[in-house]
Amino acid sequence: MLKGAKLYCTEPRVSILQAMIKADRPLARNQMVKLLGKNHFDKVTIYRTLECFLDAGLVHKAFLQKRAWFFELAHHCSKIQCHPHFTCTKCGSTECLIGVSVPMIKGLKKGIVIYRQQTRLEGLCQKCNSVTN
Amino acid sequence: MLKGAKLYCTEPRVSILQAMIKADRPLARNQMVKLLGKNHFDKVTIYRTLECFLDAGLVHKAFLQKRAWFFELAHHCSKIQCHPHFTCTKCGSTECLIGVSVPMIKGLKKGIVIYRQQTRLEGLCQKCNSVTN
DNA sequence: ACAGATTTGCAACTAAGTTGCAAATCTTTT
DNA sequence: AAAAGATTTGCAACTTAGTTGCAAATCTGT
Repeated sequence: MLKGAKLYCTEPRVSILQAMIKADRPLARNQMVKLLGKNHFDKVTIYRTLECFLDAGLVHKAFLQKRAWFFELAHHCSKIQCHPHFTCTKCGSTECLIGVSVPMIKGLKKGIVIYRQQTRLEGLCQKCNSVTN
Repeated sequence: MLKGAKLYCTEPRVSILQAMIKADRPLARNQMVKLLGKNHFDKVTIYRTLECFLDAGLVHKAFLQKRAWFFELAHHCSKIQCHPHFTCTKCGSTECLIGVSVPMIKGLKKGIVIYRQQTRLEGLCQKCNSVTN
């Protein structure tokens, strides 16, 4: 993958990419650090790695939560629309809603060009909802 | 308005509310500071004021941009869905798309309860698009 | 105008992310 | 396999949004 994107194939990049593939959900830097365990890289390295993945199109910025960006592999995303993301307001977990279709918005003023549409949902996840009380 | 929400009616609160009414678009703290001009309040005061407006339902957190929250009056929002917001990637301006309907997402797994749906658009605004080159 | 409740502003702090730069690591070439 | 040149890493220091504790100031109802 790294070679395909013409990127230097270094230890941090390999490990970070593996972690993201394994997790298969949006991750913020501090979550990656946890997943990487003893493979400890400087935060600057992680940010720069993610940025070069971004430039290479391997990765997307999925959303911002508590002022931290969550990154995810770009493989489920079209150019104009990523899948929607659902966050549970109780437990804080976030799910990717893959396979749920979201119609593009229509009826905008003329002259505007849309590059990207993004949908976010908030509510209670299955788990938290069943424990509701 | 403040009295209606049973809030202490203080100078910062009145000024901030006025600024938001006048602007009638989502504002981040530093934009409010500009609008307030010589009416200078501590940033802590502004954040706390906005939070109490939030609790009172006068205001919404519209979106996060460059890691700063933008707040707007809640009067155009329904409980479950705020109007969509459009941000121009060139000039950075953001518009509220009021009157554009966004269907609620369907086809979710059972057991999930949705509290809120949010749509964000990115692209070129009328101005920037016509100058495109 | 007073007493009690609430809010304000300051200082100090947290956390995410960025920048500059020398040292370390990769890749390509020999 | 080793050297040369290009790229990446890690450290220290910084920026920015937002938060916390607390004493002083401001509001409200009486």
